[in-house]
Amino acid sequence: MDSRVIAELILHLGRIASGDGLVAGLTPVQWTGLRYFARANRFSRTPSAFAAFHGTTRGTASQTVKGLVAGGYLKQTRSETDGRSVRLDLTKKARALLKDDPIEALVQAADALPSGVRGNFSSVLQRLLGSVALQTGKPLFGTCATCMHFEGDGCCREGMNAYACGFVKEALTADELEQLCINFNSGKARPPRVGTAGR
Amino acid sequence: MDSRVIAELILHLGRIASGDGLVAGLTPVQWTGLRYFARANRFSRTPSAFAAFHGTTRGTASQTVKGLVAGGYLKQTRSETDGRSVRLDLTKKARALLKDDPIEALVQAADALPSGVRGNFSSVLQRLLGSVALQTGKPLFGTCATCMHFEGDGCCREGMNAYACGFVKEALTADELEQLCINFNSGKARPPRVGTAGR
DNA sequence: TTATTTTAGTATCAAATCGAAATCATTATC
DNA sequence: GATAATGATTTCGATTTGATACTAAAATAA
Repeated sequence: MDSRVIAELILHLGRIASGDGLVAGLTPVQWTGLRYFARANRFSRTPSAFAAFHGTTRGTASQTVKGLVAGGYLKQTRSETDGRSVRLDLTKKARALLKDDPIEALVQAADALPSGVRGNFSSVLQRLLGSVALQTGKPLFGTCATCMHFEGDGCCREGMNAYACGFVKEALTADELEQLCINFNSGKARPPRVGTAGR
Repeated sequence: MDSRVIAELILHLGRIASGDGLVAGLTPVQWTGLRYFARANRFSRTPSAFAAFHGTTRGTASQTVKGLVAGGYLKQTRSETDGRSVRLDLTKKARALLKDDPIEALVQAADALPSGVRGNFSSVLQRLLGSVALQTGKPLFGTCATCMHFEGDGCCREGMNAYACGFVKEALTADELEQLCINFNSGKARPPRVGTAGR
């Protein structure tokens, strides 16, 4: 019975923290998009990947992206290897705006936690997300740290970078290890991954 | 920087777990309403209280309630002490439907946690919610357990029940101690409470 | 090769949602 | 008693959403 309270608390906290209506002229969905494109790696900054992440349709995701591009928050670049694919990058304007993110109240609340508690809490959240994604068949985004495709012992071999992804078969920079990826594989059984464009 | 990840995780988890679009014919907002009226005490089962809880306007909340009443999930009863106020109670149909709540995946994920971890996690969630509510000036709902208005030493005095609320000045049943209340007061400074109808 | 299927992205349209504002009845306050 | 505040509801317009259809490009099959 306590589990139900936890589930409702998470939903409620998310709703309260995301702020109602427009903030700085952006809707809650647009804010979610901005945060996503700020944290996603170059393989994952596409309309389709955002749709998968956000649990919506490509059509809806396309509308959200359109609004952000029109507002000058995202810049579109066509992929050179795939004529269909489009990569989206945050503009300076967007990075500046993210300083006034409406979820700042929640960020500060989390920051006020003792660091040990914070780490623990974060782990549990990740675990819950993994369980829910597995159970509902939705794609799970994650970082290299716990990904099965990650190849890197930290030492440079001849002609190779220290880190690489075995799925897209490309070298990775240190920054990218921390970014969200649509090709994330935790090793647990999941429905086959779709949407690999952009690599 | 980890705090931001936590904040985004909470939002994302809430979004993924709440299921997309209609589930059993109800929209996500209607599900939220159903859960609210299932957990709120008799002083808090009004359209206004739901609006305060959900962080929306009374007009919008009224629409949500209207839909749930039309669907046979809520029953309206006019207050006897306040001619303006309306109390809403779940029907049997609604209680049966709650068994198929779309957030069930998240509930089960939380249930799979070790009980110690679960308790800890729940406490941190409550704390975060308290911080965010305080910081954004939004009302915080809570239960008697940590409420300043709660009066009860567990032993019956003459002519009185074991438990009572010092704010609405009424006796409370054991069940009600676990229910959400709009008059909750944690003791921390907050903007003055509005909306006391229904008592 | 050619044909078929799949995928990425977008546009369109109808339904639904939401918030702002106005309205009405009831209660509280001066 | 007059005025203000509250609870609930309705209406209206702007926005969002998902379903559908469509184009173009890539992958796959024959």
